[in-house]
Amino acid sequence: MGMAHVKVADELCTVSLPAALLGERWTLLLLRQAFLGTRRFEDFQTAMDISRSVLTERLGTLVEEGILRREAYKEVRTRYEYRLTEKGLDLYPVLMALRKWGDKWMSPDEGPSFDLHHRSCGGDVGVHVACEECGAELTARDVRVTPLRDPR
Amino acid sequence: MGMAHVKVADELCTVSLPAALLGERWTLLLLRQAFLGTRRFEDFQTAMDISRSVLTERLGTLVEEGILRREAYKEVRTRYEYRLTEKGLDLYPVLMALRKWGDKWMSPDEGPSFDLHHRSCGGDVGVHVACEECGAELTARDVRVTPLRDPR
DNA sequence: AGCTAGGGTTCGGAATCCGAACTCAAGGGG
DNA sequence: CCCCTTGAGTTCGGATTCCGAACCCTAGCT
Repeated sequence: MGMAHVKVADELCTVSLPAALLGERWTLLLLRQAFLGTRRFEDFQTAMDISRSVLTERLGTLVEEGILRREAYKEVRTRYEYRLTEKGLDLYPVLMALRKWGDKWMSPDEGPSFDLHHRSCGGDVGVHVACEECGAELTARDVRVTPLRDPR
Repeated sequence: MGMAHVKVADELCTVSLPAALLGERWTLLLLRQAFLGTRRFEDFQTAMDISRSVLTERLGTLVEEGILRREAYKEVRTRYEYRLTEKGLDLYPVLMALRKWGDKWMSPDEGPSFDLHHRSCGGDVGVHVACEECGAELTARDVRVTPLRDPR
């Protein structure tokens, strides 16, 4: 149990730790599904067509990591829900960035299967990497990387 | 060969396709390494401590997917480089979003191992999900999801 | 009493992953 | 000329992980 290939990330970098977690089969899909509103074991299982044992395991690590929270609803006949915690909701930019990229580079011919719009004004949803200081949009080339420690 | 668990993604959604690709062991790590400037087989191998056979395979699918391009440099004694294509460079927001999240939620005690700054003005790098229309910063709750087709 | 629903667990076989050793081609040094 | 090293992979047997299908348990329903 626990995050599967932590070893992968023992070079303490703030990309590699999440990457070890999210770069596990099913995890990203599971999160997407959670953001779409899925909450119950059975619903995840049928929506993603994942094997039940692996689903149990993935939900488990996500709960351990504090990204999902498992809570009972319906006290009378206990049933459980897996809901995104604040930590989990904070992954929204990751999923949106992924979607933007998918729209541009891997879009099936029929186009995306969902439209996303700002609830209050109807505008498109954008994801931007920008300088907090001057506001310029940044690409990898515009960014200087300064190692702070030996990165492994 | 080919993208490993495409089956996972056959519900044509622009998150699930990239998620199937990037949610494969090592792939995110490999991309992070590529953005840090690693280009050669040996360097990836020692930097990530990945098994050579799996590295061969991952580099292969990434090339197939057009995210990396394999090209010879040094014609005299042929050696190869794997470099990010435009499609690959476009994944920058995904990695940055991941890093932001890692900084906030999984940062090791010593803090991140790199600093990133806007090359020209020194400002911090930000990642934002915002409405293209009104500019408001958006969370999952502010976004309406409209299914366009049956999503599976 | 028997049936169904929700949420898992168990299990054997299939697919992946891992580390270590091996390959092959081309310089370089002596 | 012969041996050593480098870069970039392959190959292979054993260890992990994944998968599908079947099974389990509890409560309510009829």
